[in-house]
Amino acid sequence: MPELPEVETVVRGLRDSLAGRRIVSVRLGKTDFIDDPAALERELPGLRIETISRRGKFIVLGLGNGAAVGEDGSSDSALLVHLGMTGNLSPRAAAEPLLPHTHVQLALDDGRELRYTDPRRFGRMAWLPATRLAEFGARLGAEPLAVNESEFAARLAGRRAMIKALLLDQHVFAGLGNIYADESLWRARVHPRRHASSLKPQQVCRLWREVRHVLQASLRAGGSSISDFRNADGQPGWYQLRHRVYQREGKACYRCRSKIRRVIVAGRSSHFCPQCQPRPRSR
DNA sequence: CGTTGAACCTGTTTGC
DNA sequence: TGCAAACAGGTTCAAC
Repeated sequence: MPELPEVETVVRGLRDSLAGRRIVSVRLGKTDFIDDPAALERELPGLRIETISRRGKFIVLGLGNGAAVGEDGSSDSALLVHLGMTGNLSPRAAAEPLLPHTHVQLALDDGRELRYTDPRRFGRMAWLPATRLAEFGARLGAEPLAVNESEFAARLAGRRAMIKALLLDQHVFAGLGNIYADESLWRARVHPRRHASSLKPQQVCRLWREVRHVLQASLRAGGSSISDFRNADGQPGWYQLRHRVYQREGKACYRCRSKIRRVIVAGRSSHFCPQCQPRPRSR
């Protein structure tokens, strides 16, 4: 579920209600998706949530002791939350009954709890001290909405891998996932199996524009809700109503009425129009 | 480097 | 109806 637009939607929803709140206590259920569960229990109580931001598909809760806040806005430490496929992070009244698969409860100083639920537990959670924060950011690729055209092209230059694989690779661009990769490629008329190095500069430029277009349009829609994505307020997004190829196998292309096809590329279902997105010459 | 397949989990949908 | 297979927004690792 959660790619850049969904994660950003969650972050924006959390920002107002969470900023300035202090974590009072930590309660953990299943912990196999947490890097170091003991560190959460040891470090989080007493810390204040100072910032709520996003890096790639990670939610970053910037934490501090509330006393001496760094002037530069940097935090003493951070709690990273990756929603995986089915993760959900939202504040609830402490009295509210727990939803199934609730694995983390962070009690806040205003009587609420920040709860993390995740049926499949493909998500991740980790507490990082400031010293490890920089390396975390450095390991991730560029923010697709922050790169300009030439930076975008530079990231693909000299890469012989299939374009779909590179769009999904979080070390290249951080935040794109299966939905928005397919939607961007359809808009740019590029076949998912095209090798990046075979794309003409004009096609790379087009792809850069369409990636931005799709992400921004989805952001305005509050993301895509395929089955279970909900923002921090429990509301679904509606960008799924705008999908042009994703999960539209066998249906008519919005441009040329050809039947949308689905193939596996980079191990993931990939939807494309065989007419609008001609397959590469050979391999 | 690049590609594939499996693994990690649970839930829902599809097909025989 | 019932059961098995396929599939799902993600990442990581081993093997070739």
